[in-house]
Amino acid sequence: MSQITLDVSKPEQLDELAWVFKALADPARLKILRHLAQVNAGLCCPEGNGICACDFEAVTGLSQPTVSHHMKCLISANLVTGKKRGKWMYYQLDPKGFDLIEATLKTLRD
Amino acid sequence: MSQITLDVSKPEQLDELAWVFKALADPARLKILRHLAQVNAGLCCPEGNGICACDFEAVTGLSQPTVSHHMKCLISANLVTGKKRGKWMYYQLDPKGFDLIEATLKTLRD
DNA sequence: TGAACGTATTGATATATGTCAATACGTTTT
DNA sequence: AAAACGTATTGACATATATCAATACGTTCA
Repeated sequence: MSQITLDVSKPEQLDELAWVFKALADPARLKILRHLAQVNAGLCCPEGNGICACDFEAVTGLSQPTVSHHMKCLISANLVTGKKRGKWMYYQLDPKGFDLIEATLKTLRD
Repeated sequence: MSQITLDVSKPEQLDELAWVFKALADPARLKILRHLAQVNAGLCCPEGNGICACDFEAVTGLSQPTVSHHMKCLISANLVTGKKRGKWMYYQLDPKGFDLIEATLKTLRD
C-alpha cells in the first residue's frame, strides 16, 4: 500500500521525478524543509500547533509572497502537506515525495 | 574516509546540495543517469569500454552540444565522472553526489 | 458589521536554463 | 601533414523561475 511502484523507464515518471528534484533544488526550500524536520515552531503563531507559514519568513529572510510560492512548490512535489486552521497554515513533511526519490536513488545506484 | 560530513545548517552546504538536486531536476539528465546505471553501451563506440558521450544522443534524442552540456552539469554535481580515452569520453556514476543527497534525505526525514 | 490579520494571487522584472547551429579543439588515421 | 572524427565551446533564443510590491481573499475579533 505504501509500496512505491517505480519504473524510471516510463517517461511520465521521469517528468514527475524531475519535478520533485526541482523542488529540492533551491536553497530557500531546503532551509524550509530543514526547519520542518527540526519541528521548531517560532513565536509568531500559537505554540504547539506545528509550523505556520510566517515562521518561514524569518527562517529564509524572504517576503511573504515568496514564501507562499515556495510552499506551493513543495506541496506540488509531495514533499510537504499543508492544513489550514483558522487563519494559519500549518505544514509538515510529506513522506510521499521522499519515498519516491529514495526509491529512485536506490534504482540508480543499483 | 568515505564518511559524509553533512551539516545542513551551513549555508554553503545548502548551496552545494541545491546544486546537486538541480542536476537531477531534468528528465534528460535522469535518462542519462538511468542509462549509466544500466551499463548498456551502445554500438557507436568500441565495445566493452563503458558508456561514451555519443550513446547519450540516441538515449535522449538531443543534439551533441546539448548532451555535452548535460554531462558537464552532471560532472559538476559529482554525479558522474568522465575520462577521456582516445577521442572518446567514457562516463560512469560517481558515488560522491549520491552519497551527499542520501545523507541529506536521511537528515531531513529524521 | 467592520477592522485586523495571515495567507494567496497577480503583475512585473531580472536571472537562469535548455536547446541547437556554428565553430573550435584534440586525437587518430591515412 | 592533412583529413576524419568525437567532443567541447560559443552565440543566440525561447522558456522557466525566483523575487517583491500591490492587491485580493478568508478568518477572527472587537
